Amino acid sequence: MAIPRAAKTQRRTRIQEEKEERILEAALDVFSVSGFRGTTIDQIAEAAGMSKPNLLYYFRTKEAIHRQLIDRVLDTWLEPLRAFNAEGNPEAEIRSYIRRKLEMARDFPRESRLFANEILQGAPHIEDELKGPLKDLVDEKAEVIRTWARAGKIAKCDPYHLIFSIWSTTQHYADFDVQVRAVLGHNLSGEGRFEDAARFLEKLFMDGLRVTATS
Amino acid sequence: MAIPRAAKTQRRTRIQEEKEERILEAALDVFSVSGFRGTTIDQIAEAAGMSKPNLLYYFRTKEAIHRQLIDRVLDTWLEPLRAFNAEGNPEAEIRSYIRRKLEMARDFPRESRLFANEILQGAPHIEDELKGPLKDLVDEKAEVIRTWARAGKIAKCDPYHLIFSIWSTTQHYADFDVQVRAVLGHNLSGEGRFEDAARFLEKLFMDGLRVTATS
DNA sequence: GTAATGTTTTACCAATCGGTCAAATTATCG
DNA sequence: CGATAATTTGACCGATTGGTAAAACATTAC
Repeated sequence: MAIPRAAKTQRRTRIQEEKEERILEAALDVFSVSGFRGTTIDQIAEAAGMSKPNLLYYFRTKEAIHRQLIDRVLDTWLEPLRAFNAEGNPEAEIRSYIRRKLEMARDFPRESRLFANEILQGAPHIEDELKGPLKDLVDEKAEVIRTWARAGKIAKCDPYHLIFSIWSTTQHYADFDVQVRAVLGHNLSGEGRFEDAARFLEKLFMDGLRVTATS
Repeated sequence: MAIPRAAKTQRRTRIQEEKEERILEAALDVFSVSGFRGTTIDQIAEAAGMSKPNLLYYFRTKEAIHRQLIDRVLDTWLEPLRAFNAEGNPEAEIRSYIRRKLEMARDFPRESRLFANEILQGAPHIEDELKGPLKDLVDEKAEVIRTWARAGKIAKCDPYHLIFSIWSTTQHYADFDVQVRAVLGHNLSGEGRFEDAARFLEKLFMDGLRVTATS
């Protein structure tokens, strides 16, 4: 008799690792579009090319799949902010943060939408992570920004709202992609939208942060 | 026998108007959190304080409720952009647009989230509206902004990405409210978040659009 | 080989889904 | 008042939901 669901100490089989990856990949497709409640196990199973009971052999519940996805995304999602370096050049750090966040929106739109869906629905699965690790990290980096401002290296501004506005403007190109495409149309301007966005956002934030005579 | 579902020429009864409003109100609560697929008729019915068959007496299908909500939101949502006046003072117009969008995020967060949910899911119900009326309106206002820039009244910038960034930064405070609250904590800074955001965003965009010697 | 384990399938379950129906109830109008 | 139309309810439908049981099948270890 099989000890069900990979309960053994080691994840031995190659097949197990492979199938789990395929399930997560398929689940990301579906969850990122339909949200948790709107997604069915059958949809995921079909997208992963296996039967529902077979899928449930690897993940006991829908929640289990979702949680693992969310955990992964939360981790990689904050990497750019973690890389934010207090010792570096302020303008360069912020500019590179914007660029990296925009690249993530371009390269991992499903992950961005999964996260957006979760927040939109009131973050029922990750409230603790938001109030804990996320808040702590933002608090830390906000203090860095405030220090830079006090030292006169960048203009004075609310560091929290600065971070919020970088998050929102960059993630917009992943989460609201359909709308962006619809508005830009499929003419030339739509294709290079990430390059255009990068140019625009870097200018916007750099102008806003540059120390001016009036500030 | 009743001619079902308000098929008569006139919406006569007060009770009808009243119940329909109560249903839409309840539906907005649920749809804005769970999205279309994630919402059940029973949830809406319970939130509206009536039985499911009773609710279905006023709206034949779940789609019908959703569509009416979406239509309403789409209309009111674009009002601030429509109010954008080509003859007005550029800086004042943009500043007031930001303020009004932020006020809408504060006063109508459910409407914002309903819209966000729809876009996140690929805008299956409103693709045409996005490519038609929305695109036309944005095209028109983008041209206004471009004219201002050419006349040297504001700095040169991509008007589409300017609009996107105003949309995203303001709506962020409605759509990602849970995250914003979690990060700010429930200390003083969290309560005045809309005022703080207004200050920050106005400064950000105004600095970025002011004509400088270097541009 | 064979025995033990790991994987997949078939059949199934109770609960919930969107929605219908006809009868019961209530409001409206003359 | 009575009649007619509007509203509400409870019982119900077939399809889909998340998930299970057990047996069939495949793989590995010895």
